[in-house]
Amino acid sequence: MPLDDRKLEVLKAIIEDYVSTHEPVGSKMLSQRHQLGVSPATIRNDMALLEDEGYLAQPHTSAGRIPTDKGYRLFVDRLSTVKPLSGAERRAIGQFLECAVDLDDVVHRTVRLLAQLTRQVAVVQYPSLTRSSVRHLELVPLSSARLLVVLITDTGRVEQRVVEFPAAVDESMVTDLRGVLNGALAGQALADAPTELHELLETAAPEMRPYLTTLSTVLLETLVERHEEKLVLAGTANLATVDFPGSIRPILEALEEQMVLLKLIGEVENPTGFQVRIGQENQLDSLRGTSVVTSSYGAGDTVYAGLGVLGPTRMDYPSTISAVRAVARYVGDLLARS
Amino acid sequence: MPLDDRKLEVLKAIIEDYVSTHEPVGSKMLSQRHQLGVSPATIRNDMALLEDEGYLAQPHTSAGRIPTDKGYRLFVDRLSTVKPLSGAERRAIGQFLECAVDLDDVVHRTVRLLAQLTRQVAVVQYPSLTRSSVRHLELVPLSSARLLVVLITDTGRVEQRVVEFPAAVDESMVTDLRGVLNGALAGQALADAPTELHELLETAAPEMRPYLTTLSTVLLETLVERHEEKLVLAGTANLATVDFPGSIRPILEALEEQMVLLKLIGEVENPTGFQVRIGQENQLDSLRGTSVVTSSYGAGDTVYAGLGVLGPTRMDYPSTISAVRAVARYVGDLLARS
DNA sequence: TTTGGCACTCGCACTATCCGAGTGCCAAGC
DNA sequence: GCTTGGCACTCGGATAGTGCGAGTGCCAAA
Repeated sequence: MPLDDRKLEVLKAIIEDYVSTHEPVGSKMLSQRHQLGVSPATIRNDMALLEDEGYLAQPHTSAGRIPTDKGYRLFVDRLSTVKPLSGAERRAIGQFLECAVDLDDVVHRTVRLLAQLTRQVAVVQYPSLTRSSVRHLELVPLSSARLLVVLITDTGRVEQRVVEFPAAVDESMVTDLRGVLNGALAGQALADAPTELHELLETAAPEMRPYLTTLSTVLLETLVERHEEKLVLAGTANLATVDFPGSIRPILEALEEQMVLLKLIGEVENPTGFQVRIGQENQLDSLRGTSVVTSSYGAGDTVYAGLGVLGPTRMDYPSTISAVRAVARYVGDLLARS
Repeated sequence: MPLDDRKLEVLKAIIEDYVSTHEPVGSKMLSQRHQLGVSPATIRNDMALLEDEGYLAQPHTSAGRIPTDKGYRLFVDRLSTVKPLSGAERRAIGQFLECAVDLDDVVHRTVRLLAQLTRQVAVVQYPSLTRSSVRHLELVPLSSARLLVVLITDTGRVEQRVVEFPAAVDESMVTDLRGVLNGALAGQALADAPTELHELLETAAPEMRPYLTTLSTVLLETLVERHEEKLVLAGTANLATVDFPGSIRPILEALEEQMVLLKLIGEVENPTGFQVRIGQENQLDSLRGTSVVTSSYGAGDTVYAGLGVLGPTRMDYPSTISAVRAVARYVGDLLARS
């Protein structure tokens, strides 16, 4: 049975009230605060029906209704209107991000900004290595048999690792290695690095082979696979707002797991570029009571990585979504320019 | 009036009981659980006196006593005996830290380890730049007028910044700049960098001057001053153990402030290398209900940086202190070897 | 100085009670 | 057939009263 317009209005009103008051909302309150044009009794009937359909729930008999995850989902998909940021907010975002001096700075500023705007926990992922390309690869001799490998990507990420060789490497060899490695990798996507390195190994001069083997192993294993993703967190204090369902411990624990966060942020396969996961929709048990709003960011068609916020299911979705999207757009543009 | 031995015993017993039960401890309980050789009545007299002296407090009449900050202070300074880690724990520390592959890894593993061992919030500071020395300075051309400056320290820290010049810089100039900069800085303490750079500026060939000026400004301002210190946090979920005094929000907020953490960790001026700050002894209001155990770490006489944990004032000081010290020693040794 | 005895205090847990917001249902009205 | 006012009912939360017991302070005797 399809819901008619008024019932949807009622659901919307209930969600808006509940989000702002954090208390179950009853029919009387509702008819007072919204111009629905019908009496409380009518609203009650609608509410009963919405409850039957699973959009609302009652904490206990004789209490008002609260939205269910399904209710929020409907709201987000069909009822909420985008709430554009105020001019002041837009300007604040711009100003705050403009003065970042390097990638670290950009990422840290972004995450703090997002936490502040949404008053929730914010996560920002560094531009993904797999989706970046190599700008330059530098070899710095640390001692006779040790090299520091520094990888610089087009998004400004700089990753480094120490490589130890069984024997000393002389200076001209280092220069040669630097040359061929950059020749093979510079400008290439990191995702193609394995193929490129493999080819390089086959075509390289024999005396370079052993070194190249070691180097490419390190490059592939550690830079690409292990350290691949990096992210930062901010606003955990916002979890401590008392009205959180249950203990915040499991949530804090989940947030300390790099992998969990990556999964959370990484799964933006939505063509619209942003995604909302509400309550039960989250895979992880400890996050079943929270909602996550994520977006990818990038320049043009290239996706650099993801960012998002996490909060109680009864968050202000319109504002949160527009904040997340606005920040994602800004930071994407910013990084594209550098 | 000096406290006699038995009164100190009583104080010690109270603290130990309170730390393990988290409940006010009364005279009867105390005489049952400890062999103090005197009756509850005697203990009561001692307790009354300890309260007069400010070492104990009563949450309310007819409740047991709990230690005050002053009581903990006395306990830490004079009553607690070092509780050495178990062999298993030592081995676990070693194994866990051994397999770190680079500085980032060491620091992250350390902070997680510390949080796990103490079940509290752990903070580890990266080896301080000001106390490190330059191993190598690399200049990587990004485009004709932009250079990436990469600074590598003896402790393995790698910091990078992009420098933009008003005009193109040709390759030989880059090589020259690299040469003179490394000549001046390599092996020098970063603390001496300002002087060295100043000298370099005066003696350098005139055509290099403008570039060197820009470069040294960037080096000094951003690498040394702004990004100077870096730290990581773990175990915030341990704050969510219900029995925390008041809300954990202000604590989480404080922990998000880089500066606060640096102050917390940086002030290890104690000759013994570790420091305990109990409750009110903390400068910051929001941390008045917590205790902080910090230690510096380093190799030999060189202090790299600090690390520590933060928890409720009623923490297990002996265990915490020995964990912090053990981890500090391990990580210092580990970094010295690399 | 220590100890047992004793009266006293007070927080906490438990129960009983009341209040009111909110519901569901029903019969009358548009 | 939907809407509405009326009405009885429900139940959680707040308030108040009560009893219990751990713990204290004081005192007089050992």
